[in-house]
Amino acid sequence: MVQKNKQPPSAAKPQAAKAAAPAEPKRRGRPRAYEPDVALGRALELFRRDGFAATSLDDLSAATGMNRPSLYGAFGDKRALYIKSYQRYRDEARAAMIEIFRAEAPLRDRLARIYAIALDIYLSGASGPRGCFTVMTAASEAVSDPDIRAMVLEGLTEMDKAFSTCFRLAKERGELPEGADPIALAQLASATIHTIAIRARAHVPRKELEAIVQGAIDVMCGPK
Amino acid sequence: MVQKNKQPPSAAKPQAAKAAAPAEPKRRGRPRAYEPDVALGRALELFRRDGFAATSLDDLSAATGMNRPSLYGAFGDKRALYIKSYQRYRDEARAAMIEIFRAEAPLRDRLARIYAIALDIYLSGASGPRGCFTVMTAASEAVSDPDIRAMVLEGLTEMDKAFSTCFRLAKERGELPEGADPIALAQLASATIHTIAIRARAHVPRKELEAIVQGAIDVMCGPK
DNA sequence: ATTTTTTTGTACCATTTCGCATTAAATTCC
DNA sequence: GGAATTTAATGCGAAATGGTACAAAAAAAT
Repeated sequence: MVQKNKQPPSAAKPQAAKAAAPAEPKRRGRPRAYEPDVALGRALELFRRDGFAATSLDDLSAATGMNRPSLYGAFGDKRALYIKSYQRYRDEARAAMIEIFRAEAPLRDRLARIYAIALDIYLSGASGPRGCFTVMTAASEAVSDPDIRAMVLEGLTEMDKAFSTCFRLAKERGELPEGADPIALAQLASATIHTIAIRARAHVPRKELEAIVQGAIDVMCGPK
Repeated sequence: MVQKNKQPPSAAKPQAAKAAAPAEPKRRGRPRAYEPDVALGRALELFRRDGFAATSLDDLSAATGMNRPSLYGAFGDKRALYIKSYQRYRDEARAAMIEIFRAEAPLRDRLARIYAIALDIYLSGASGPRGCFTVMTAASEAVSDPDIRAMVLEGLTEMDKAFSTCFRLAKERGELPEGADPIALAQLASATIHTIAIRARAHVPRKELEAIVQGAIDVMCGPK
């Protein structure tokens, strides 16, 4: 029961922790046989593919290389692990997009790049396209679980807001006509994200998804 | 173990069957204690709320008033029942919308009515909003189950097509500018359906969803 | 070397889950 | 009324599931 494929020791230090936690402060007992961050990544993969209910602790145990008690000790029960996975997913997604949202570039370019990244996220995955965690599994749990619901809502409005400032800026720069409504446009932009997430899950090929994105951009930005 | 709340005998004859199956042809053995159609409706409700994996046969048995062997005999195993439920959902959704898609009315009106119905479908439900079966649970199963995937794909393209002819007609009638692309617009219209399905599931109140719909209509149809 | 501390790994428990075998009931046909 | 037929109801059983107790293991501290 050991974590296979542990990352090469030098690479990808999970720069999450408190910035300056230099080396290990010499922990006391038996050393961990797993890297919490890679384990969480594996759990995320599973939850994302199969959803909460269809992912068993045995599956998680096998995927993370941790046995159940360790899993439990490190992350809490199944629901806690699910929530942590979702948090991780959102952090990663945000990290992948935030720079482009901030970048100084023409509206069309920025949108195109955002959607390209979204497609990368949704379509990759060893066992078929993975879709979007928020759309595919979290939204399902959201009906009955208030905590997850809050996270989903937060994620949705975060995306709306990012798009909204994007359009507002473009309008100020004269890239959009006077009558354009940044908020309505932002919600359409989010809707486009959602629709490609769903379609990706149904194995719609990337080419078609790109066509949808292009069409949406054209409508939102007006004629070239 | 009897089906409670059986529909009032006169009402709601499930006009599904082969058109002219008049009265019962006097079946031979012990009569059924359940109405297959209402049972399927109950199963649909459950699957829709909890998804495939989180819905147990015991839940289904309790909700339908059929015990497990009867359930099994009538619909086959859990997966078969799920698929039949999904089929039923799509039939109902199609039935609710098809007339409006066909109706002769200004584009804006037709869109508004379509979305109003969609909101009704997504927001109703005793235990919270129910969302869309396709988006919330079928799309999840679609990754790994080819049959369900085929149904999801069919549902998606069906909706795209309906919207597409809608926009094409409107364009021919001069309700849309020359440059309008009916297909791109249709995909945005579908995307709007998808986004409200997701947001409904996260308990976004109807007012907000209506605002999103209105904004989308305005962008798609151009300035009034 | 011994103790202390932390983690691992095995094994277990109670519950749930799916599916089916079997018996009892209700109805039609003869 | 009795045979045949169809369904209901009970309940079994094997497997899976979420969670945990407990002893062995591996490291630092003394």
